[in-house]
Amino acid sequence: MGVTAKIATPDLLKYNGQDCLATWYVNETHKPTMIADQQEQLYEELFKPTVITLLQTELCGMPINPKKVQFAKLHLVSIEHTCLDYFNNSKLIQDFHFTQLIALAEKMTAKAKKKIYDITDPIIAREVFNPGSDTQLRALIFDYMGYDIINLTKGKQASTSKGTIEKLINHAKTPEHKEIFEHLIKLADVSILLSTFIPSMEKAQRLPDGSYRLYGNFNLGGTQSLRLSSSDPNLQNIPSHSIFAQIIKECFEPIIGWLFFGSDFDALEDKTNALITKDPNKLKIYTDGFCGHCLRAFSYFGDKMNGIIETVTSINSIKKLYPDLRQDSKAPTFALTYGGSFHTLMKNCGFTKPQAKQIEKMYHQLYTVADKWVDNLVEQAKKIGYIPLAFGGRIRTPLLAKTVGKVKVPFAAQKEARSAGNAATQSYCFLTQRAMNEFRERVWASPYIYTILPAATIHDAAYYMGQDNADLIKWANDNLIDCMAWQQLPELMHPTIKISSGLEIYWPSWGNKVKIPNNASKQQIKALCLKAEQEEKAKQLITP
DNA sequence: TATTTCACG
DNA sequence: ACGTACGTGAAATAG
Repeated sequence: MGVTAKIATPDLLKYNGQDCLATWYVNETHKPTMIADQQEQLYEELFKPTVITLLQTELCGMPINPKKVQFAKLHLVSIEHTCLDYFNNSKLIQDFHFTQLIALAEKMTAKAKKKIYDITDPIIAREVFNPGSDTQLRALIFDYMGYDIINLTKGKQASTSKGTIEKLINHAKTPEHKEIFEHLIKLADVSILLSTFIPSMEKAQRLPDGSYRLYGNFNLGGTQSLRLSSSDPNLQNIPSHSIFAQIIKECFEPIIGWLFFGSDFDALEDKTNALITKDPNKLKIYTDGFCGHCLRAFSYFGDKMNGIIETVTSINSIKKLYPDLRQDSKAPTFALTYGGSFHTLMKNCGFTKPQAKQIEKMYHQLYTVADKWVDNLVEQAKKIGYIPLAFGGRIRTPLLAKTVGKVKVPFAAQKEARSAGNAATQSYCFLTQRAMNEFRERVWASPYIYTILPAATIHDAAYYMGQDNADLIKWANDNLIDCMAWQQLPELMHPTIKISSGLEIYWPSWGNKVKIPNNASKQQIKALCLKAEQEEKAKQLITP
């Protein structure tokens, strides 16, 4: 058992008139390791200030309107009821359920010593069809309805995920089957919201002024990649682009007299990856103005594109001329970025073997320099036992270290290499924490010390509450964007490629963005807000 | 407790 | 011969 020791004087923070203690502890037995691993600077200069920023963020919380939460809940519950009613009234489902009951009775009879169970037995009769049970869905879809298995789970069972059912819809044998699939998908959409997000939002706390906050935790140092995580509740996986994202985001509203705003980096991981690998085909997206998706779509599917040549204008015209091919390039790019192979493209993106092989080949042909950079990283890791991350962080690679000098790299070590290679890029998310620290110091030295408060951070984004005042927003815009533009890490320096971000005011809720340009004047900001206000009024006239 | 699903980046 | 996409957290179900 290690001795837990305080290694730094706790900082006393004033928050809402209360003294709050920010402390950090390190297990004494781990301290020599930290120093030997050269993690002290990261710890002292970044982790400690981040603890303070995160404490303030956790104390601030996210502004939420409980009436909107109940509105969303009612809407989702009504959809849930529609689906459950459909299943209750579906002869096919009830016939299936009857077969399940008989099977259960037989199973229980076989297990019992003497007793013979039948479906009227209370233990069996109380069972209902549960579309939330993947076991039941598996029996329904693949055994009873007779569909072919198209996806397997990690445990090699037939997958019943939403994505799988979406694929099956296209092969529905009867209109009734199609209806069942549609209701299963709809139910899957609302079930996560009703089981996880709505209950957590209902835990928002009422403050003395009558406004509400949702308080969660931001966890530092618990990930492989220097990213933060968030828990109890997780504030980093609030629906953002999924089907009911809008109605959930509308629950997050600024309180009276305040604004809710934030800033996210422009393509942070893409850009930092281009800079650290120095791959010309990644860099030229930013130096020459190529659209990355168009460029890759041309690489993969150029033979299907008439009249496209390798100029910026021509390549970028793919977005309009071949939108489907451009869309089709996205999923395989993700898979290949994370170290997937043509097998992955066949299994997860639905390509045929020749198609998948072609895309794999063209991807690696396009990004040879980035591939070499990763290879070199892995070779180094075999010797030194770690892969370096942003800000001097490290991810250990014990399995790779064991393979030094060996010709063959075991599968588990390859997996470790993929994870570590990915962490090298993901770790630049810590630029967000660095920026929030610097911004906090500027705020605390400004007249806005009590009127600009950090509310959340989601990997490449920082969110704040600030009093509703054009001077304040102009100050926040100028300073936050400046803090987020910091690019002093040697591997990120570049004459023309600059890390950038943009301020957004979420008004009247998180469900709507009012984009504020960098360096906007007070008049510009006021005009943009007025325009948003008028658009909102017009919207309310249409849908009262 | 292990597995599956699904939300985010 | 193996097995074939990275990192997180939460809830429900099965056994």
